[in-house]
Amino acid sequence: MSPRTEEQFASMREKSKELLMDTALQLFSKKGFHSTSISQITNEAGVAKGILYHYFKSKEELLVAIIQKGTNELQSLFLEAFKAENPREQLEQMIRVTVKAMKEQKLYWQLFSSLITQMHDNKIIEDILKPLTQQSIILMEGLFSKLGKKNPKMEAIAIAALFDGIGLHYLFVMDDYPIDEITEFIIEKILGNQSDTK
Amino acid sequence: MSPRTEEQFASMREKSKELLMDTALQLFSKKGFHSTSISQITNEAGVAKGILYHYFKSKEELLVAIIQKGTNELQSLFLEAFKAENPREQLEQMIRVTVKAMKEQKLYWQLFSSLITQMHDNKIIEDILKPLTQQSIILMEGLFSKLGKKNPKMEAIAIAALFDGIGLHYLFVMDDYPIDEITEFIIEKILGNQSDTK
Amino acid sequence: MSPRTEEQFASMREKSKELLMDTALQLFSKKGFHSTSISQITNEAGVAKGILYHYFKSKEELLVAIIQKGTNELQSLFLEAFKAENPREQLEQMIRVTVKAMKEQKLYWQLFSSLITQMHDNKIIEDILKPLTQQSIILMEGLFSKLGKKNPKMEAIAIAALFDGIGLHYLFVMDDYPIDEITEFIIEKILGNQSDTK
Amino acid sequence: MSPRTEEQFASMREKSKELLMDTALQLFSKKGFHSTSISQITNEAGVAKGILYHYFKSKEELLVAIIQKGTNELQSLFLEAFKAENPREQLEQMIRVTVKAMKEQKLYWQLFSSLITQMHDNKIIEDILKPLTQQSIILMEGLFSKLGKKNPKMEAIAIAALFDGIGLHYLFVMDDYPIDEITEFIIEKILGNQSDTK
DNA sequence: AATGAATGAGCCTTCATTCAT
DNA sequence: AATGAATGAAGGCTCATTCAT
Repeated sequence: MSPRTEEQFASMREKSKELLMDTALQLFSKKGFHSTSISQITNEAGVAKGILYHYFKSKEELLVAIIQKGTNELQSLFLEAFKAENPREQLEQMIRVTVKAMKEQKLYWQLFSSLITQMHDNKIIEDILKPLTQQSIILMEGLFSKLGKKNPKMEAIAIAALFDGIGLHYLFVMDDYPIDEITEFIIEKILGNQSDTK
Repeated sequence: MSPRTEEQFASMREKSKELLMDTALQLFSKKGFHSTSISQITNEAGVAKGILYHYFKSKEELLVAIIQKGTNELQSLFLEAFKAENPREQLEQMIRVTVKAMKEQKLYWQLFSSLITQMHDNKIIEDILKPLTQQSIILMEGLFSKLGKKNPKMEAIAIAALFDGIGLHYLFVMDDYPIDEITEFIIEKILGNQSDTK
Repeated sequence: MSPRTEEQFASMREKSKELLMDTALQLFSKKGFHSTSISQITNEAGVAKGILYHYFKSKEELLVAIIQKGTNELQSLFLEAFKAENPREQLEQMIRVTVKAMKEQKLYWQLFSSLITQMHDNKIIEDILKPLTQQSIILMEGLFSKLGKKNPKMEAIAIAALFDGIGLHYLFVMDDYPIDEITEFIIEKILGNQSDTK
Repeated sequence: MSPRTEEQFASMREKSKELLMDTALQLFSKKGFHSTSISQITNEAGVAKGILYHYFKSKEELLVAIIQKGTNELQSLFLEAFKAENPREQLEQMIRVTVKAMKEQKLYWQLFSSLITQMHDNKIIEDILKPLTQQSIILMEGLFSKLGKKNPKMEAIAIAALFDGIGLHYLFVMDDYPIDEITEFIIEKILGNQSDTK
């Protein structure tokens, strides 16, 4: 019963905050941002309603915090891709990591997809979410360029679209989406046969 | 003095209904279904709030009516694709028509995308919107099969994902998306070179 | 196709008016005044909504018209009671006619009961409906007086309450109310045995 | 500074809930359920509109809560009647308690009367309110039987009707209803003279 | 930090009434 | 007289946010 140390407080604080963010992520991605109420989040998390406002200024700031956490987690996943030794493998890794992210971070991916299609013109989406795609296109363009592709930009744009489309179908449209099969199919098609480079 | 005829009433009804559906489509696709209020729709349309409920039982039925109109319009566009003479051209037409639809029916496409990512478990989405993708995959699978592709199903699933991804990027992510360039690039890639057929 | 005569118009007019009043009576007594909408009435009657306002200034005036028609019909029923030759038979007739009215004019009786318990302080109820009870008490008091009862006023008040209570139970509370049996029981009790007069 | 205790919250809740129920009872019984709006209730109670929905899921649930409170209060009143020693006195007490209830719980009695005449087919009315009358008839039938009446069931039905009628006239029809006088008159009539027992 | 009662703006919807034809 | 589209006030209800303790 000794007074708690600063760190303990900080850790409790961090724990409640995380709990709320996790709960909100689940609800937001399952039911949508607008259809999830603060009460639902705090009920589900087992805390009082008011406490949410100790950690987040508003429902929207909670969303922003979740988005930021999500992008961080996704980006750290993507760092793995660049441990690969050559452009071909880096590209393969980017694809594999993307698919891994869809499978392991379903909730974030679902949330982000719904936000992008619903909250155009929203500053946060504009500043955080949309650049993610742009960045990966630029990265891939560089890799395709190194691989000697004729039109690396189009290659990159196409692959980006392809995997965002796969994510859409996997997460929202088809129940038994053959995500692994399609991934291998595409990797083989793009990277398996080097003969179409010039 | 004499009462209006049946047809006069019918045309008034049709006009008002269209006006409301068009206005709602714009707002739904721009701001999202949940963030659009009935008042906004009727204000924008320049009519009294109550009139909406003469034409639609509820906000959700209004949405359904819009979805149905949208799918009809899209499907009649797709019929064009099958005037083509051979599988190769049919496939090309399917792609071109898809892109044409994205460009000419932006609002419907945006709305449908946002609904799919937001309203999982909703019956209408489940019954009307999701099957659209399934159908086009089956159609394309048949065509790829006729073209002698080794794995027509994967080809179809990939193309479907690719173009839904393109739609996503074109409509929501990038402001100057090179939609025509990417379309030609892909058509050339898939159909220009027949050498990979068996 | 000769132009309709004035009378024909008047009769059509009267017919539509009656139709609306009958339909409204049914709905008001079944679902209550507040829970019945103008649309329901005109739909049920098979006429256009606007037409109701040709005949009645407002929903409330429609109600008043129905009330007046109802009280007229009930009062003409009660005139029968006074064809009886002596006070004893007149009283018996009053009771029998009351019960007959409950059975044959269920709808009016139901409507009136609900209005009395719901629209206190409403002028129409105050002026038309409440006096009905008062009048019959005065009438019965006179008859009991002629019969030589010690306290004719209390006798009258009691009988009035008794039969309004019977109406309540018959129309609203019990499904197989033994209305005829209880009526005979009471008539026998009050009038069968003259020995308790003094 | 420290958060309120469980009990403090409970007492706040109880107080607010009672306030709302009391206010609603007054308005419902004066103006009727349908003619009373939530705003009126909360205005009258001096609280914000939204708070009502912390305590009651809907306007109808508020009504149910009031009905249940009312029936409880009425039934506890009726328990008094059975402290009497013999059937004759128990009957007298039942009558006196009924009249006492009408006078002291005017609002509940008015509300119940209006609900019975207005909300046929409503489950709550059907399950809670209608049985009240049935029960008291059965009770009285037993007592009349013990008193040796020839037709105890009819006696009971008649007394039940009589006092519901008296309630109707007292509460809704006549301004200076001689409720005490009529009560004594009836008690004397039914119970004062034992000579008609067998 | 924690609680949950309280607020009030705003939502979807209904409906009596009006009106042009 | 007849039609039904249009109006707009008001109703029930939800919910992000605040606040006293």
